Amino acid sequence: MQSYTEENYLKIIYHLSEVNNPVQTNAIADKIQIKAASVTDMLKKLSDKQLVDYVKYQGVTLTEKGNLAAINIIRKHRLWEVFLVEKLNFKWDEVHIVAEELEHIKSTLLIERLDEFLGFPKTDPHGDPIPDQFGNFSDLPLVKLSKLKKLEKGTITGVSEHSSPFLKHLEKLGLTLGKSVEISEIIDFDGSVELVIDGKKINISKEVANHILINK
Amino acid sequence: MQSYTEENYLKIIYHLSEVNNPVQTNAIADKIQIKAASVTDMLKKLSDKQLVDYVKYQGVTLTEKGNLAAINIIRKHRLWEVFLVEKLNFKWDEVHIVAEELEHIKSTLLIERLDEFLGFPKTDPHGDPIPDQFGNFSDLPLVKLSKLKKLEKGTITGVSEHSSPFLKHLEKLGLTLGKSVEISEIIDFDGSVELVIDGKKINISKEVANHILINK
DNA sequence: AAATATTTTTAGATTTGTCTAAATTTAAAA
DNA sequence: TTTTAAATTTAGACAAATCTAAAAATATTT
Repeated sequence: MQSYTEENYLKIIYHLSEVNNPVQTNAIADKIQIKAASVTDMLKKLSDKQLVDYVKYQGVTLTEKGNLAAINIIRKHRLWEVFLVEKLNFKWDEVHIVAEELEHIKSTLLIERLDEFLGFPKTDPHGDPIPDQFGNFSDLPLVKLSKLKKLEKGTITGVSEHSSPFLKHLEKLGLTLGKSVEISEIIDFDGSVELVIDGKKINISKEVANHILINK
Repeated sequence: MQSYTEENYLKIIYHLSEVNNPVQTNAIADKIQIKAASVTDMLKKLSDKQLVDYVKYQGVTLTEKGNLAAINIIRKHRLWEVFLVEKLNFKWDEVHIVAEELEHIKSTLLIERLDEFLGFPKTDPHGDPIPDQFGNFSDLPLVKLSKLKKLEKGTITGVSEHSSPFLKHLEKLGLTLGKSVEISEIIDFDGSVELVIDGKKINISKEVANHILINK
């Protein structure tokens, strides 16, 4: 069993390794606002517990065991987010901090019952996929457009923001359900995305890209 | 703000002081399976934070501030218990351990929304009263079943022992919350009680009668 | 009231997760 | 390729919450 802190490290490593693998010490330190020296200490500990493969000066990767542990925490986090939004009427921007705490509650029975109570949701309020109890993500994971990398393609299958100004904006740009898109450029400066749709190049802000769900 | 551990101490002191006031160091040590020396250390700390009044060798009492903090944790614990039983179909003897963790989740918004979601319940699944957000308990006159006299009637509205063996025993006997009972006989020899429930006569030990709370 | 037992506290150590400052390794620039 | 910069690790320290062993205070018994 892992401590609260260890669980947090595993989760962070999981997320960071989606962008960069292996994950660097400083990346972790930045993410959780901690000194790099402290991260090194913890990486050694996680390595001893066979939760990560750690090579000095090179970085870390999750082991199979560590990966499963991380996915389990993410599962809990996302289920709690659904609960907060669907049942307790939290707004999508209010749920994260609370779910950050709830994800560490240990009971397996609790989380399976919660899953059932919520009707086995496949995605959280932000469109991120919820893995099942064995750590499998459903075959058609919805990914935020903002999570795609350069030259990746996909189909618009949903939105995670339903306000009328937002939807009107999408319509004007031609970004409607079922349309195929390809990322042509990601602008570092402001995180905005240039994409090809219907043979034309358009540019959308990071904010907008954040609320468009893609089926890769 | 208090740490997870401090919150636990406050809660324990609150419960113990209902039986004995001030609360002795060893009583706390026994309750949370810790050495007395460690309790002493924590009492000093809580005293520094003005959460308890602590007199060396004499014991502790909660200050107004400490009392409020303790009641708040108890409120959270009991609301979560209601959630687990009513929404997630937990049995009343399964909820305690999980609620013990959930009670430390910090969001005020969360707990007020949960309260609302549950319909502002007045008691938890064991019949214990749930204080409101200002720390006020609604007053129900609860009497121990063992204090009733022959031919007196009442409704089971709570228990003062929450261990799973005890609760399972009650369930087996049909002694669940809301049931009406009438004392048909009190046996002098061992203090056991014969009572009528659902039209049948059953006999329970003094011990058991001591932990059943009745609303006359 | 003295002797004994119990309870509580003190003193010093340990573990977890963090820190700072200095040393080392790797990467980038001149 | 040497020098400089950036990233990472080591070494030693600290706070929180616990421990053990011994000392001190309080309670009980004879």
